[in-house]
Amino acid sequence: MASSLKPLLEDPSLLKTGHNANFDMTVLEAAWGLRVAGLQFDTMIAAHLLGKKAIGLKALALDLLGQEMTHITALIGTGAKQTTMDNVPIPEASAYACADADMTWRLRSLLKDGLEKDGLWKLFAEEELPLVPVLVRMQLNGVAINVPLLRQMSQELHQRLQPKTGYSTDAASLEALKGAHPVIDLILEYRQLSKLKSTYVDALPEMVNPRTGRLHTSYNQAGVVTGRVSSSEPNIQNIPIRTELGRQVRKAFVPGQPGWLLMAADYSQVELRVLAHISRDEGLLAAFARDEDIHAATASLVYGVPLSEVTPDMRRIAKVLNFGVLYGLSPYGISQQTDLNPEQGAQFIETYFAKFPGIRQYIEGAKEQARRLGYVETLLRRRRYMPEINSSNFVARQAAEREAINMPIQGTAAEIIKRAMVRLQERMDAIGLRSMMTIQVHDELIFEVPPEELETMRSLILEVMPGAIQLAVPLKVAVKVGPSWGDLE
DNA sequence: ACGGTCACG
DNA sequence: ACGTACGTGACCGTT
Repeated sequence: MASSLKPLLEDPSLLKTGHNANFDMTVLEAAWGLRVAGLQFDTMIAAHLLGKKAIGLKALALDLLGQEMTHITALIGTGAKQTTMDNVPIPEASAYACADADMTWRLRSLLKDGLEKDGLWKLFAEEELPLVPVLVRMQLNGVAINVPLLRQMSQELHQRLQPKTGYSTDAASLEALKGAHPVIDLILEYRQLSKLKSTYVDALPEMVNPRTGRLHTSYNQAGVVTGRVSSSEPNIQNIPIRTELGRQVRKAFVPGQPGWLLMAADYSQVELRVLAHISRDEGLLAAFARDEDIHAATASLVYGVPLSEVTPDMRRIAKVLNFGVLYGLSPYGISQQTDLNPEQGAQFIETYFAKFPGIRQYIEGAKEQARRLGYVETLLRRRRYMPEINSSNFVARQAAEREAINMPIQGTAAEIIKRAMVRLQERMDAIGLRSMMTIQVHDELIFEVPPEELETMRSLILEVMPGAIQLAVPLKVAVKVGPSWGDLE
């Protein structure tokens, strides 16, 4: 069967339509070495771009075609006695599979019209679809981990986690121990250690594929409302880094072959640069044009002191304000992140807006657009619908306002790295490099690189990533190299 | 199945 | 007076 399908599926002139083609392409290549070419439409990605909430095939068929489809559980059962598709009699399996193909094809024309009507066709065809085979390739590449190192860490953590306090950490225990000040830190430490142990140190080695000896994540291109890609099983985008123990976990992510190295490329302050572009705020534009430390530059303006006189405390507050802006800042939010009270937070916000008037205008504009059109959009016109923006419930309304402020920024940053990924993989293929793109973490890409390709990859990255999308400020990219993800310079 | 918690950008 | 920063996914204990 595979051999008769192979020439058809691998022929790029025979155009393919799929529903979550990423999954089928990944399975076909992993199981049969079959590399699907000519992907022309994906109904799951299309439905997601159109803002559909339920984007499964069955849900879409019902929603858009009024067709009730047989659910897979009708064939394979549920719970403990669930079986697998290969045990289903051919006539049943055949009818089920044909229904999937039929509905996908019927949805295609409907969704295509929808994309064209909303001005999303270009984004779909030129940005999202070309990313599919890139993500498939990254999933198949996988990442190598140092299993013995994680096993050793697990044993050490097991020792450290032996009940040194003698108390459990559930809510009742905390209540009973309230006031016993010194124990609080121990509880927090316990929680941190057990979190890292269960979620990473113990879980990751269990997920290594025995056939490849590597860890294969899944990237979801149709899950995040802002347009980001997410990662699951394992989530490769939340590997620890912020504590020393976290960095230890990162050191277990290594190249898969002796002599190879990991190369990491990250966009520096990409969301604030996007904000500078969208808002055209003069202060922000100028700071990035001069390539200044953006938080220090912000502190200098907000506190009215020269850059040279900005103290670490001033910079820390400015950093909170800058991040706050990206999230739709509130006096309470500022107070939670600093030792300021909400009144002082409000004062700082006022000063901030006075110094960055373009940012206030952007925020007001985003809320206004959401109210007027019912959606906001990114640079490449991806939409997020905001039904709650006119809610009479002000908590819901304010939440929608913060989402309206954040989405164009986060979403545009996602578009930048997605385009960079497609162009990088194209160039790597054209040159015939052995280097592999393996991990994406929102503003960062990780590559596995043989020593003789280090300089080629470095220049390729520094050419493609900063030039992915032209903004009113430069895009800055930092490249690091090292023997593990936790040990890069 | 769900909320609390906590890991990341 | 309300309940509060944006976007995710995994684990755990409780239901």
